[in-house]
Amino acid sequence: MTQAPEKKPVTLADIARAAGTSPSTASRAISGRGYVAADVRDRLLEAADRLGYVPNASARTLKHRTSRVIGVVVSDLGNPFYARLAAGIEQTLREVDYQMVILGDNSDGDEEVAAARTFLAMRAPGVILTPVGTAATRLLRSHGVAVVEVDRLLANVPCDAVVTDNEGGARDATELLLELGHRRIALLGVATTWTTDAGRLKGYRAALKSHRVAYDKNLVLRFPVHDGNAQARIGRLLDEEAPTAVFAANNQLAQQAWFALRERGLHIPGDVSLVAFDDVPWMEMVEPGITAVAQPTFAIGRRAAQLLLRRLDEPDLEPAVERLEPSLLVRGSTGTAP
Amino acid sequence: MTQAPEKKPVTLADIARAAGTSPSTASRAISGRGYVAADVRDRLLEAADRLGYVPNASARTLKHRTSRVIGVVVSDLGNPFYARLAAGIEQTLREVDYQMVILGDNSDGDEEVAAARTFLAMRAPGVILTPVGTAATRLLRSHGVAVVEVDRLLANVPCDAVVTDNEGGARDATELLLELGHRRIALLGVATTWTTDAGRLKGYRAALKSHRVAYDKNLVLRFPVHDGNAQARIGRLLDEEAPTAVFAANNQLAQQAWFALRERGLHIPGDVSLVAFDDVPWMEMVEPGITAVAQPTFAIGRRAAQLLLRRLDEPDLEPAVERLEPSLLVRGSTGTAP
DNA sequence: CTGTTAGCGCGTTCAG
DNA sequence: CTGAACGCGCTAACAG
Repeated sequence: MTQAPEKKPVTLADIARAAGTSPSTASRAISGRGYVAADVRDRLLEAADRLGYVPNASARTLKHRTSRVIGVVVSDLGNPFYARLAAGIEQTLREVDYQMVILGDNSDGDEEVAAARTFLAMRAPGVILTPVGTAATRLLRSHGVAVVEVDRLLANVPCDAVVTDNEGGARDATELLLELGHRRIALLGVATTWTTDAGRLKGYRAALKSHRVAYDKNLVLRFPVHDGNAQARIGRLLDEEAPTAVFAANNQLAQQAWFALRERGLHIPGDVSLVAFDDVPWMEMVEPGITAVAQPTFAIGRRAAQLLLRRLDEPDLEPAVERLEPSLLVRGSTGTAP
Repeated sequence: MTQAPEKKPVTLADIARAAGTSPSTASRAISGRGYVAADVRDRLLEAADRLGYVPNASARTLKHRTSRVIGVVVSDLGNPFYARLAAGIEQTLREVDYQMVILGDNSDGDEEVAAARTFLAMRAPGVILTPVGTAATRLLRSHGVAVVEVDRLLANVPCDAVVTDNEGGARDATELLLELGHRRIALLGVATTWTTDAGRLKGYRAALKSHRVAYDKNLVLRFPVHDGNAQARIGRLLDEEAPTAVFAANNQLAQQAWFALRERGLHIPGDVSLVAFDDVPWMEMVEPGITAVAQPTFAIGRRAAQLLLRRLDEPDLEPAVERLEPSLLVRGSTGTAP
């Protein structure tokens, strides 16, 4: 590593000296706030450019007592759902020159709180998170940090949120199956009290009820969060309960259900129909395509960032909960009941 | 938003006062560096806890003249390749309490440089990037910032790098096709001078040569970076050149090739074999599965972060270029030539 | 072992 | 329109 002149970073004082002014004038010229004679400004800007001046964000943050960093905490960046969410957030923030720092929490409440502390330390004015518990949001809010909860809504303190209409989406999906004549519809869900899972279950039950189909709890399986080993249990359900349709409440469970069906040589939709909540690329590519409740993931990210930015502008607005409508993409995996 | 007591953040001075010591003693107690009597320390820690003290990262950064933020710049977080890379980096950094700030650059050199400036402003000690040009790396290095280039290696200044063995991977893939009797093998690549694309093309040509098959430039298509509209051109190639196999040099081109094949009702591998560089989930799920050169994406991210951390420890090490071996996953999409 | 002093780089008074 | 002075919160030196 021969490079690295290690020359200590140039400061406002340096460029002030180079231009023969005081540091305060240099500050005004660079930040563009406050009066400064045109010719002096030009001289200063030229000097800054020539010396390769880069403002020190920490000094600014220290002075302003707030940074331009927005914290984002998701369960798992490797999951395409969270990745697209993050992509939407990042794009929106970058347009207005905010930076996104991402922390993962593995769906663990303690790690989520640790992430919140980190963002407090960074003096982030706002945080976007897919909540795992209520502690992190409460902590952040109690320090005056704006919070937007995404995907799920758990907060017991005032904060904004952007969520999908889980109940509506699940109802539509279940009704599609009911209208195709299915009566034994398995539900694969997650065992949490999160609004996502609760909403999807609720929608499922509502659809059954409106079609006067009894709720059979043997057809409902609930897994730990992000359970990578759900396939065996799903397989057992297929063997023992012989559902004619399966509704998987997230993309991971859908994938494992799909493998379980294939493993058994069960034909989709001939033997069993399959519907997924949350559309991901492979669902369009397999044969037959998987009918899915598509969430506008990228848009959710964008919207969350917008809500946060608005909140930073006007802290006293009423908390807003935006409920985005998912759309049911009917593909080949749903057919009439055998 | 009734919450937000807006009480100004508690500082070391506050907890020092609460415990009846001086700020420096408080500092030593909290940071754990320097002598401090056990009972005094306990008193201090208790006070910090009680008052909800959160250290101010900016003040520390200002003092230390370096932060615990590592910059990461990728082309597009929405692409699963970059997302998994980021996931690997984030996980590794979090273990040692560094934060990752991600910026996207849409494969644009100017945006990449802008990202670099942002990281300079944040006094990030290191940056990991999938380089688009040489300017950003040069700028960062000239300010003494450690840089690890990932996926591609463009730097003309000393820096570490983690790349896939593109040439070897492409050679293996092409040889598989040649051994299956294919002679008209189309190559879908990207029109850059990046080592990824150059390496893959080189591997393709090397394989052809070793099998004494002439290189036919009509079979080679090169697209703009992240071209979402490649499908039509691919379709035309299929129509006009009738290749018996297609080697797509990245996951996006593979996806578009796959759709183009399906659109024409061409059977895989009966009519045309397909191989992809970069394995993504759908390739295992479609029928037949797509033979792919799998990169250890997550591991590349981890390795890049490790290399960076090592460099921060020992700045004077020789620049290291790690070349990770991809593995060829043979699935159903490759068959004997018609 | 502890307190005092000083300064990291910037922006914001407040005089001039 | 400009500069001098101060302080944001923390920590490294240096006395004590």
